[in-house]
Amino acid sequence: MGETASYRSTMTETRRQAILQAALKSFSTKGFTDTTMEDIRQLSGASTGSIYHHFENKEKLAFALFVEGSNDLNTHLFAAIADKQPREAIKDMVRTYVDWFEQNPDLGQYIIQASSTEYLGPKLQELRRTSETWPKQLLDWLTPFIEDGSIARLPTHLYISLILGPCREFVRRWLRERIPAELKEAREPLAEATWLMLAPSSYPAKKRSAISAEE
Amino acid sequence: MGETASYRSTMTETRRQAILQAALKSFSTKGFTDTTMEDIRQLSGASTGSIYHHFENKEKLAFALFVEGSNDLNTHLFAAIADKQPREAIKDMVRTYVDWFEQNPDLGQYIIQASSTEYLGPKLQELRRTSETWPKQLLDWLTPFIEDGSIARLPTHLYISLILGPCREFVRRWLRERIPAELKEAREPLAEATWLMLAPSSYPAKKRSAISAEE
Amino acid sequence: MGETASYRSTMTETRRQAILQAALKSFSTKGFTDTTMEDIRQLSGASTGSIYHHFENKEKLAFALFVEGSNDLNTHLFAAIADKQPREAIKDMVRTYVDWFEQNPDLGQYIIQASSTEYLGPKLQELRRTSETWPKQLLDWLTPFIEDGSIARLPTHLYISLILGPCREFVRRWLRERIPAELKEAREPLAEATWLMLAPSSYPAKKRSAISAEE
Amino acid sequence: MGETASYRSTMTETRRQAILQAALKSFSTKGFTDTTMEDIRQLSGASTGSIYHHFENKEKLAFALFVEGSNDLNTHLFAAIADKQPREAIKDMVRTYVDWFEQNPDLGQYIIQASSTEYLGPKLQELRRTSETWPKQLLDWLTPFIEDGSIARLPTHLYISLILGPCREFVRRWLRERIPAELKEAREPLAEATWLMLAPSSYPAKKRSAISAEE
DNA sequence: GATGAATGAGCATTCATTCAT
DNA sequence: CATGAATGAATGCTCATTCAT
Repeated sequence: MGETASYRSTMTETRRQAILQAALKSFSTKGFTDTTMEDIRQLSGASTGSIYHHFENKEKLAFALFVEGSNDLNTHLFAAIADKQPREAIKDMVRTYVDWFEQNPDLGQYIIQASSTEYLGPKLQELRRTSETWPKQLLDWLTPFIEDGSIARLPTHLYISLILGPCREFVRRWLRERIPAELKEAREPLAEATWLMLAPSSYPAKKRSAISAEE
Repeated sequence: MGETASYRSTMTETRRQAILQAALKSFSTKGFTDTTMEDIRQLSGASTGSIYHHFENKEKLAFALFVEGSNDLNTHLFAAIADKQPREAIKDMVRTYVDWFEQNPDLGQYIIQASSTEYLGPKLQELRRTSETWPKQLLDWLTPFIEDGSIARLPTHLYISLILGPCREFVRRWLRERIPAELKEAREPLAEATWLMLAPSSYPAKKRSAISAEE
Repeated sequence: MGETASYRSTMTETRRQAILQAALKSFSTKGFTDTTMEDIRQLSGASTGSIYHHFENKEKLAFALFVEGSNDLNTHLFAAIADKQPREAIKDMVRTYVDWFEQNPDLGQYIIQASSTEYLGPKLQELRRTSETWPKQLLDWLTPFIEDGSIARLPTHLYISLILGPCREFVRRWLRERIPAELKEAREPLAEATWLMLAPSSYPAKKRSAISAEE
Repeated sequence: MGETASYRSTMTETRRQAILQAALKSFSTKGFTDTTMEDIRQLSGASTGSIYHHFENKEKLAFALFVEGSNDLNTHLFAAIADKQPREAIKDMVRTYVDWFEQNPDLGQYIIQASSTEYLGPKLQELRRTSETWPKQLLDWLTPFIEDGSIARLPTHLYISLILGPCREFVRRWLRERIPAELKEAREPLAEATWLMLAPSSYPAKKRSAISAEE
């Protein structure tokens, strides 16, 4: 029980990482509520006391993971659109989204789950809201392009659903089996298809600003 | 045990329904694990024993709700595409999806949550798999149209993500605030946008290989 | 659920018997505390209400069985010693004991269990005490023979243990497997051996009245 | 988990012992099923969690007691017959049996109860079977003496009932009141009487077939 | 920093019993 | 007499968290 205590200095950071890894593994599989500190204790090899030494409580631990994860994802996504024209920006965002989940499947699964779950405990809830400033940031990025007609004009609250809906859904399904080939195969078509929904050229240019189509 | 469900006294059926309603309310809000039988007891007005008289255990109760919900949704979705040409079929499916959630917000929220959660307990997990024969059914419906070129040819496992991704994402977000106007406003553009991803005309007509193009 | 209601008059008695049988089966197998009214309901085919119509409560039901059983056994045992000389009386008592359990294995198992268990609930406890007037009766029967020297003089509270100990122990073990042959084979030697402990001739006749043997 | 049972802090061992003592007290009085963890909690002064920290569950706790108890008893009994001639061996076994119960009345009562109860839960049941290798060991000890005629030849499955039946029955009764004097008084006569059933001299010397005689 | 014993509120579930129909 | 829905106290057990060593 416990390591053989030699490489001290790194030890601490090691422990902390081991705990985070263990927590992530379990959270992504069983979800926050169904993960017990005992699960984490066993997976990490740390003692109960040690876990609480590094993290105030279970929620803070989940919090740390969520912050780390969504910040990293968001950073990647924004980097993908920076200084690009809409078409390539959107397509790169989708590609990046998919790639990020391919490289961080556990963290990704955890984040997706955490953001789907309605009840996260006050702290996490608040954080989700925080981390969702990014929808706003995305809209800010979109606006000029909508104005100048290089992105179709649609109901405001629809953009995020259109941009992220397909890849979120795809990734969610992919995470179940995690077969690399399926992801490679889908990446480009997914980027292409997503852009189609935003491309102004997809919509008849006339008066009908795409809002209330015939029907 | 002999639930021929016809000569069941009204009181009984009433109780049972009250319990189901209460469970739904709580499950959709707090999720399965964080809902206690005590929550359900108080919301339903039934006694502990009565709940267990009607439902073997908490999981079976959740199960019953999930079955009822997803079957109903699936039925509606398939009715929406029956005997229609692709364009209207897909658009109607999206409209129906949105409408169903508008009319069944709690049930909808519960179902979305339940199908996102990786850990559902063996029973629910199995059911989710069962209820997901419907992806296959949807593919069966799509196939002839893909063959005759009236729906774009894309990687197989992408269709569901494209068709359901945007509306799922939209609905998930909508359920947070449930502002009717936002839903009305988004319904048509959403249907239209979704179709764009599947319409053959969206893709360069060339060798009909919009699949793995550098575009 | 339930019978087809035709042969009414007997019906009632039938039900009652079915309940008793079911209770016996379960009590003898799982013991009083671990038998639930639900067990009895299922084994008997009666409804909950019906069981309570016939028996005030679980304890009364167990009570009824215990009374019936131990009275019957005691009656047989006393009939076996009536008007006989000690040697044949004791041996016949042992034979009768064994025979009775052969013919009433479930009831026998239940009684043995009930009388071994320290905690029976106040009612049953009291009953056990009642039914144990019979040790006293047995002693009354023994006394004259001890006086006239046809049964060895031993500490009073030892007689019952000597007479019933071997056959009780044997029967207890036999009930586990219930192999008829083993019982047939053991019957006579058991009777014989038991008598040896009581026969005055077994003990050196002198002053040492067997009470404090050398040692 | 790693119970090397040597470098265990005294406090801990104290707690553990307190729990075992409390459990024993209650099990021997009310039986396994009717003892609640709350009973044990109050008697031991431990918290709920502490009990479960030391014992996986109620059954394991009962198990631990049963193992400890029957092993100790068996050890004493075998020590009593080692290297002795039949007559003194058997008599010493009986004396030891009685003595052990005098010194361990609670543990003894619990063991007697546990081994009489037909339903013990799978684990205990299995253990009872294990701990009953000892009947076999006893028979192994007996065999040579039966062969050389220093113990009477009787049906095999009868020996244990004859040797243990009287003292078991006596002890069972004695445990109800626990009056020391009665035990002292009975000890020797009991040992003597038991030997009578096994002594070859008790049986007509004829063809050495005391087995199925009309006597 | 690490360990693991201890805590106790909280939870799902059981079960004898009641009672309206 | 029979039925089975309803009741609610009781119970075994879980689990996040604390704290002495």
